[in-house]
Amino acid sequence: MVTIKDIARHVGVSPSVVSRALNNKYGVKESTRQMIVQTAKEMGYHPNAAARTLVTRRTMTIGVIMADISEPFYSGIIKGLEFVASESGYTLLFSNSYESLEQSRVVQRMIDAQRVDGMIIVGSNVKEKAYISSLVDKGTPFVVIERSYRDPRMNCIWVDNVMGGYIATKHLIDCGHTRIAHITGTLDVEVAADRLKGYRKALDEAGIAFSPNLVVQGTFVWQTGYSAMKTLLETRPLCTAVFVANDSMAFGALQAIAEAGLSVPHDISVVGFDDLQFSSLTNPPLTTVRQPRYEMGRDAARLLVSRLNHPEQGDGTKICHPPELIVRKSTTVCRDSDQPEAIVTQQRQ
Amino acid sequence: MVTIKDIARHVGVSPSVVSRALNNKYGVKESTRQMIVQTAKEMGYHPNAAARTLVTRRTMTIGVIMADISEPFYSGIIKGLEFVASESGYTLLFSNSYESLEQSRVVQRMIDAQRVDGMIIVGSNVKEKAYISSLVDKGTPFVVIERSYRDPRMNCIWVDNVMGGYIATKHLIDCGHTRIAHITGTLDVEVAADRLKGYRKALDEAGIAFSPNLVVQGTFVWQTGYSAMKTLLETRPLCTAVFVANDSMAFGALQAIAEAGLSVPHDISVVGFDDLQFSSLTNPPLTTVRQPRYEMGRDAARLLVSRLNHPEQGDGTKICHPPELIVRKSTTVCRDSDQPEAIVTQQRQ
DNA sequence: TTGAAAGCGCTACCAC
DNA sequence: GTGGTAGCGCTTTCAA
Repeated sequence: MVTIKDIARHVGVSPSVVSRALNNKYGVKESTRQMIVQTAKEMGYHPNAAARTLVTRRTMTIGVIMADISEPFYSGIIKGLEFVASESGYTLLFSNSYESLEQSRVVQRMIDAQRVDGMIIVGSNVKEKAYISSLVDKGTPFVVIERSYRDPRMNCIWVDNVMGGYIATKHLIDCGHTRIAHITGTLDVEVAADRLKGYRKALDEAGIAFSPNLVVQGTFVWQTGYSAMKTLLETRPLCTAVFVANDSMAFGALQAIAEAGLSVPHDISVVGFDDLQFSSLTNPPLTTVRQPRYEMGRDAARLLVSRLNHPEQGDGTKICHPPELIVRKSTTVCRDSDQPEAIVTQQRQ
Repeated sequence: MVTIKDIARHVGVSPSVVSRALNNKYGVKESTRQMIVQTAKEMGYHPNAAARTLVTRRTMTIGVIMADISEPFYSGIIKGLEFVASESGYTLLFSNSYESLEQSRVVQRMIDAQRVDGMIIVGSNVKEKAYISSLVDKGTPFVVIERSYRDPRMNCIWVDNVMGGYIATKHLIDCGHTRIAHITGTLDVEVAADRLKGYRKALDEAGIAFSPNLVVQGTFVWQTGYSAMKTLLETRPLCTAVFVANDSMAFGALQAIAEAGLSVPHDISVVGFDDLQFSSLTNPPLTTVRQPRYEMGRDAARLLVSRLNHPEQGDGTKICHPPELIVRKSTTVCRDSDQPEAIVTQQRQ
């Protein structure tokens, strides 16, 4: 292994000069710098990360925790994070949290062992709020994506979920629907609660009465979307449209509707939330609310990097991104919003 | 930050004793060990990873490169890797390769800077074979998943793709199909070539003539499955079944068939390959060939860890896993394998 | 069983 | 501009 000493000896200078030359610091004659850089290259020198970290106290690594890195939902966020990381010389250290317990263990180790300079936390559970608070207390620099904590010491980046729920529902209302159901996510998660709020807001504005039996709770996973839709299909009067709190559940809803022999969008319109890669491939392609995930990832990384490079700037940055409605083929105008008998017609087969 | 020295001072021993005590090495009186462990805990001591790495020359980190970590295909592999890593005290450092160029840069940095003890490479492109060879030359311990290199210095774990292609095709033949098309992957990738081999082998065995116009090349992505299927739908005589080299393309094929007004499986049976999470959710649920991905990830990590802990055991381990046919609803018996006129009927609408 | 000291590779300080 | 040197926190001889 080639070290800084080897180069120093080879060039005939001291190790300190080599260090400065290689790190582009002031105080090295241009000619010697070139000599050193050249020799380093020839000898195949590569700085040892551990040694450097030990003295600089910086790892140039950012820890990233999310529930499950292979969730397609995170794909865009990851790409945004990577873009900034590679741009600014940071390495990303990913860690799945799955259940909060695991999360604390793995992440804690990274922080405690000083393997990361800061953290990016994506969509934590409510339960982990205490954990996040402990990060604040320790002084670990971090950014939370998908949560909007009021705490002025936390940096948060999220999408306006109330607005998202609102535009999804508004779209259905604009299509003439009035019996609009909603399959929610886990309601003790802020995201789900906010989307429900948006749903209600749109209903209120349109003067449509909120009916509790048109709202069924799911847990953000396919299976619950499927079963929630089954429940809704048994509810009378039958809804003509449904806003589902995320695309995974919407896929399940689509399946349930198909199995009931009904057609989307003609019998029931469906709007999802997230715009997963697969959402344009369903049958029919899903109308949904897109979150600017790439941008969120990118901003989160930028915010953290900037915070890392300028600790004096402090924390408390809050960035709220607007969601965007993506209209595809799973929604259409309500054929018969005011003709009760039509409901019977819908149950063909 | 609490260091080993702080503990030493606190307990009244030397740093070396503390180190040995904390690392469970011989030569420390049990009572002092307990004292030390206890104090370390109380003081909130956590070993500094960089310092330790600097002297031990081990990072306890495994680098993992794959084309795109957010590809659902890798999900199972990642979980297998994680299981073993957490079991054996290793941290996983993920890195997307996307295009081979990026791969070399990021990974190279990890190795050069000695940030990882070894590497796990998932499904590299053919182009990167030279790169992998360079790893061998450098003496970097590594395991390749999804490739079966003959090189006796390489550890490889893969699934028997020839068999996979074979059982997929055989299943269709057993259903009575004889006009079986095949949408391939990128053919200069071993995986794709092998699946094609398996397809031909099954055909040969059944005495079905291979017809080149029933084979269309794709590149493993949705879009190419869609367009390849479009091509096949224009081919006469029309196929009654198609084996698609991976599920993503199969999703595209399903879409193309639906758009043509044909039904799966009644008009055309479809078999995929991979068994993605979404494959059971398509309409109809996709019959496919499953790879034991969790097991492959698990074995890869075990192999590498064992190699890291026992360098003397050497390299060259080859593990080939068998694939498994998962029969769902996208395949069925061929209604009319020998009635040409049926083909016309199929083109309703 | 314990302690002193060297040293991993690097940066940073201070003197020249 | 350059070099000597201390030291980051830890493990690991080697001697006591």
